[in-house]
Order: sequence, then C-alpha cells, then structure tokens
Amino acid sequence: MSDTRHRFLTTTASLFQLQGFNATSIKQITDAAEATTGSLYHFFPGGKDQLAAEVIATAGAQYLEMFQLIAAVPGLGADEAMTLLFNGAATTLEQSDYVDACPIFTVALEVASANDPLRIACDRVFSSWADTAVTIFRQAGVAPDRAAALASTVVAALGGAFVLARTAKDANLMRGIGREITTLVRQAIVDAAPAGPDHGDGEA
Amino acid sequence: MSDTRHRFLTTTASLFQLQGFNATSIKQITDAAEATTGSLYHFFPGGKDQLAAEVIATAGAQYLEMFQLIAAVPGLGADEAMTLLFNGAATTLEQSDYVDACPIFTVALEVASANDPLRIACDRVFSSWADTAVTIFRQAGVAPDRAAALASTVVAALGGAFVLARTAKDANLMRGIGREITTLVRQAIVDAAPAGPDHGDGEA
Amino acid sequence: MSDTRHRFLTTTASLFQLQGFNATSIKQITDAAEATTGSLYHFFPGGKDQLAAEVIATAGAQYLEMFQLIAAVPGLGADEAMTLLFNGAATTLEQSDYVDACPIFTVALEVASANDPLRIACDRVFSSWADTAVTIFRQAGVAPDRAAALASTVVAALGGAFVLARTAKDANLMRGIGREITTLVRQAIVDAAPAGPDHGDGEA
Amino acid sequence: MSDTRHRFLTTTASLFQLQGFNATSIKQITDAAEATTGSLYHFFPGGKDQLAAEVIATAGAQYLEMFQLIAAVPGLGADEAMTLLFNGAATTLEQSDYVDACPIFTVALEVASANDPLRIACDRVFSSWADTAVTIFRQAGVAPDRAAALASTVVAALGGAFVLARTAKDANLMRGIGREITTLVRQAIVDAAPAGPDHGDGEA
DNA sequence: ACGGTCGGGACAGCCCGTTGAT
DNA sequence: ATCAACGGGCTGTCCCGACCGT
Repeated sequence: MSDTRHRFLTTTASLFQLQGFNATSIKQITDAAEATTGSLYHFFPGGKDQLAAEVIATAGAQYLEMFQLIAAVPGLGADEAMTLLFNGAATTLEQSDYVDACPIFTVALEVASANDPLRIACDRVFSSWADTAVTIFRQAGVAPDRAAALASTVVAALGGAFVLARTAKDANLMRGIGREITTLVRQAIVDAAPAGPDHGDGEA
Repeated sequence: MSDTRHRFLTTTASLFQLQGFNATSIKQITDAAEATTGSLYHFFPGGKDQLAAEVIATAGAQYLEMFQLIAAVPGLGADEAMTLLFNGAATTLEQSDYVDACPIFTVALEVASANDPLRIACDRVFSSWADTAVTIFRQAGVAPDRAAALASTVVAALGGAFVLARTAKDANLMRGIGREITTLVRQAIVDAAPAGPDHGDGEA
Repeated sequence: MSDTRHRFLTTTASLFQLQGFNATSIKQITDAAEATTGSLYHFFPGGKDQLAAEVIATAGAQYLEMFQLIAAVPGLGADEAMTLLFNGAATTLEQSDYVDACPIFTVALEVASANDPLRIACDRVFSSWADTAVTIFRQAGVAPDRAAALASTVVAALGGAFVLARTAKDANLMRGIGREITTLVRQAIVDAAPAGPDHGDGEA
Repeated sequence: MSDTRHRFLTTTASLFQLQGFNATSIKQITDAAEATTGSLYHFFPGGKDQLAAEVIATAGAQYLEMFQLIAAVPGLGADEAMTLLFNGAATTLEQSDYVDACPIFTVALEVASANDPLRIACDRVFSSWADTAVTIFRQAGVAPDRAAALASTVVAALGGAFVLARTAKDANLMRGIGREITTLVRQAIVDAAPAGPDHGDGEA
C-alpha cells in the first residue's frame, strides 16, 4: 500500500479544512505532502478533482465512524449523544484555534454549482450521516415520519454551527446550538411515546 | 450615485452565490458587470477584498430586512415565522435551480481562516441576524437564557440547510428542517410559559 | 498602432520558421518578443492558436506580395519567374543556414488534423498563392484547364523543395527543382500555342 | 521478434501521420500501443528520439518498396507510374479522411532545425526515394544531367501535394499535381530522345 | 471623478519525458 | 517488463497597476 498516496489524502484533508477547495493549490498540497506533482498525477490522474473526491469520501467515512462510536456509548440516549457530538466538535475547534473544522462542509458549498462529481461526493457523505442518524433516532423511538427531517436538521445544524463558530471564533456558539439540538431530539423522543414508557424500539 | 458601482455590488453578489469567493475572478466580475478593471479599482481601491466586504454587508442587510419583514407579519407567531422563512428559502432555491443561495454562507467558510477582514464582515452579518432573532424570540416569551442559543441554532440550521439542499439538489430537505426548527421554537415558547399566559415581554 | 502586438507577430513567424507550431512555446515567444504573457493574452485572447492564425495570414500576405513582385518584373516570362522564385528561396535558405524557410509550410502539416481554424488559415494562404499563379499562367497563355493544376504543382513543389532542402541542408536541391518547374511551365505555355504566336491573353 | 516492439513502431507511425512528432506524447504512444512506459524505454533506451528515428526508417523503407512495386509494373512507362503514384496517394488520403498521409514529410520539417539525428534519418529516406527515382528515370531514357533534379522534383511535389491536399481537404488537388508531374516526366523522356527511338539505356 | 487600453509578473493546474526500486 | 516517483516546463489566467482619454 502506497504511503505517498495516503499522505496526499490526509494533508489535502487538512488543507481543505483550513482553506476549502479553491484556495488550496496543487503546489501547497505537494509541499505539505512532501511529494512531487508528477507523483500526485500518478496516483490521481484526474487531478485536483479526483483527489478532492477521494478526500471527501475518506474523511466522510472517518466522521461517520466517529459519529457511530458516540452513538454506541452504552447507556447514552440519542439526545445526550447530540451534546457529546457538538461539544466534541467545539473543543476540537477551540484547541486547533478554529482551524480543524470539517473539510466536507467547507468544500460542499463552493463546489455545489460548478463541479458535479464533487457535489455528488459531498452528497453521498451527507446522506450517509443522515442515514445513520435516522437509524439511531428510530431506535430511540422517534416517529418514523419525523426521523428523516430530524436527522437532516442535526446535520444542517452541525454544519451551520461550524460556519458560525469559525466566523465568530467562538466555540461556545457551537455548544449552545448543541444544547438546543439536544432538546429538540429529546422532545422528539418524548412526543413519540405519549401513552407509556418507551421501550426503546420504534421499529418492531 | 454611481450606477456602475451598484452594478458591481449586485453582480458580484450573484457570482458569490453561485461560486463563492475564491472561484470568482475579477475578470468574471467585470464581464458580468459590463465594466472594465480600471473601473472596478476606481470604485474599490482595496480590490477584490474590499468589494467582497461591501457585498457581504449589503447582502446581509437585505436579508436582515427580509427576515424582519417576515417576523412582522401580523398575527404570526415566532414559530410560524420559521416555517415561512425556510419554505421561502426552499422555493427560491428550487426556482433558481439551486443557484440562488445566500452568498454570505457560501463565502464565510472559505474566508474564515485566510482573510480576517472578510471573516469579520461575515461575523457582523450573522450577529445582526442572530440579534434580531433574539429580540423576536424574547418578545415571543422565550426564556432569556435560551433565546441566544435558539437564535444561533436557527441561523446555523438555515445555513446548514442551504448546504444540504444545494448539495442534494433537493429543496424539500430545507422544508423538513424548517418544520423541525419550527417545532423547536414553539416548544421553547411553551417551555417558558408553564404557569400562565405569556405576557409577551421578557425584557421590561 | 501597438508596437508590442507587431513584435509578437514577427518574432512568432521567425520561431515558426525554425521550429514549427508545436515546438514553439509561449514562453519562447514572449522571451523573443521581450514581452510578458499577460501582454500576449491581452492582444491575442485566443492564445497561441489565435496568434498563429494571424501569423499565418500576415506572413502569407507578405509572401504573396513578393510573389506578385517577381511576376511583375517587365520582360520576364512566367517560366523565368519560376526560376527567380526558387533561386531566391534557395539563396535565402543558404544565407540563413537553412533556418529562414516559409513558416506556413512548416506549420501546415502539423496542424492539419488537430486544429481546424489553423488548417483553414493555411488553406486560405495556399489558395491565395495558387489563385495568383493561375492568373499569371493564364495571362501567359496557359490553357485554362491546365492553369489550376499547374499552379498547385508550383506551390506544392515549392513547399516540398523547402522540406528536401532543409532536410538535406542543400540549397541546390531547390535550384534543381526550380529548373524542372521552369521547364514544366514553359512547356505548358508552348503547348497552349500550337498554331501561331501567343497573343498573351487567355482571359479578355 | 518482439511483438510489443513492433506495435510501438506501427502505432507511433500512425500518430506521426496524424499529428507529427512534437504533438505526439509518450503517453499517447503507450496508450495506443497498449504498453507501459517502462516497456517503451526497454526497447528504445534512447527514448522518443530513438523511437522516432526507427519509425522514420521503417516507414521510409515501406514507402520505398511500394514505390518500386509501382515502377516495376510491366508495360508501364515511368511517366505513367507517376500518375499511379499520385492517384494512389490521393485515394488513400480520401479514404482515411485526410489522416493517412506520409509520416516522414509530416515529421521532417518540424525536426529539421532542432534535432539533427532525426533530420538525418529523414534525409536518408528522402535520398533513398530520390535514388530509386533516378534509376527509374535513367532507365526510361532521361538525360543523366536532368534525372537527379527530376527525381527531387517528384519527391518534392509529392510532399507538397500532401500538404496542400490535407490543408484543403481536397484529394483532387493531388491528382491534378500528379497529372502535371506525369507531363513533366514524359517530356523529359521525349526531350532526351530527339533523334531516334529510345533504346532504354541511358547509361551505357 | 470616471473609465478604457495596455501591460506586468506570478502562479495556477496539468502533463511532459524520464529514471529507480525491485 | 512494472509500479512508483521525479522535476521541470507547458499553456493559460490570475490580480493588479500605469498611462491614457473624457
């Protein structure tokens, strides 16, 4: 397994976090990865676009994994998972001086109109997140007809929170948003179980 | 008042909606505005950055105005205003084939790290929106300690909804998020008035 | 009238003579013209292709003029004009150490398949030469049904002679070809006037 | 005899016909030959230049053979052979949509100044053709002092006809030139035999 | 003040022809 | 005979001033 190829992926992800797609030049990438242009085009013949697509897919899968890890903490409700998720992101943001944001949100908007393959790559990632959230919420007892919208709302709020927190350089913004989203999810669980105690199984 | 200057502002806003800051070149701007480079540098000696800052401020003010207009509809609750806001954005998005998104969200992330003046310009806009939302929510009876976070959540969800809807080319995503945000706001109003009727004045 | 633009045209023509189209880089052109890339793309927004097309047209017109000058020498038959033409080219080739060949022949073959606008530009030049030759030959009494083919043959032989002479680095090759073409043209004139003296006017 | 090596030769010849030397990249060659770069450098350690030199020599020999075949048709005069030669080339050109021209003419001009080994390779091919033509013409009775120039003229006209026909996308141009060259050759034969019938031996 | 023409460098993304590891 | 890696050079376009007319 090629090491250089892997280095391209990770360093590009970092640069995308910081600057997005358009502001990141090939030269910056090769410098950061300590490799040459020829090397890059050897592994990614499709150039910057192909590299970006793979970065998005890879990073998206990693975030998904992290998300699932949080949701799988034993004894943790789906609502409390939200708090963990947003607070974790807030802390990461703080500790990296507001650099270490999600590269996919950063890239998504600027490529949405001009670059369809990249747009689709981002869409796939967002969908994978939302799908996972839907599963979690339904297992927590959320009504089926609300689960999808709720999941989208969580993802959207997370993305928007990144924008606001970075723009304001204030991670507490993100924590506040996390609290509200937690409330929203809790209420959705409660609403779905009006008659009795929730048995934690909305699907069976 | 110069017409050319105004044309620069509006065409640049359109281009930012579509492509963001970095992907929009000076040439594109002058072509779209049917003006020359010399002209642009006459009106905006600070170049692209100055132009962008003014675009953000101008567009931000326009959106704020629209936001206030919605909130001022007589007989409309703060929660129902949310529905109007998101559905309006969704329809606009649909009708423009997912081009006519908010230019400020599009620009904010890509300049947050690399361009402080622009970052601050965006921050000011977001703050103005949040401040207005805070006022509205408190007038609706939301508890003072929740109003700020709730306002941020609304703005964040709106921004995130733009990202998701454009990426998926699906405006219904945004409508679903609008429903959830409406629910959240309604609950916040209800939660704040457990004992009796809301006196509509949390500040006095 | 811009001086820089004119310099681009002449230096590029020289480089095309020497190396052809594909082997001549934009950098070489700007270096030779002592100008910058921005300058070049200001005058030739269509880039190398547009520049090449104008070079071909300009150089083609100059050669046409030279050709007409030779043909207009008083008291010179059309056949003797051929000798002058080929010998002149041979001497030029010799004196420039086989560098100063016709840029259009050099360019024509390499762009014929890949670049239609350039192919057409070359075609127009060749046609203008052949048309002029046709006029001259018909005035000299060549039969109308042979004049066109004869003109093409002259142009083709000239072009081919450039190839052979440069490849062999032997200008006498071109002089020999000139002699044969002169013979061919003389015979065509003689053939057309079997019965009596030529009245020198096949058109009026 | 390696098959891969042979495939390199033929596919490169095709690409040279179409695009010439400089416009043909190593990648194109390896793609077309369905081989790898390493493979190419294994067979041709001298790289692109060595490959080109061998392509020129090989293709040149093939054309020479074809030329000799035409000249050897029994009962065919040297002048009529010219008609066959040019008409054959014209038809080939037409049927291949003006792609299948001679790769050597295409390459000769663009490498004449910059690449001496390649220039010499082309020269050798042209000389071999002219030598053969000289032999044929002398056997047909052409005066010794004209045979060389006549041979050069034929080769030059053929090369130039390729240029004109491809540039104009008109194969009839080549047929017309063929007619004139045929006339020229016939006259040269006639001129050399003023007193009596040609005994077919101009050398003895 | 307002704007248009011309020009300047720098660097973007890409791909070239080539060589080692192995 | 292959995969990986290398630099450097390609065309094109960036953002920006200077010098001109109004």
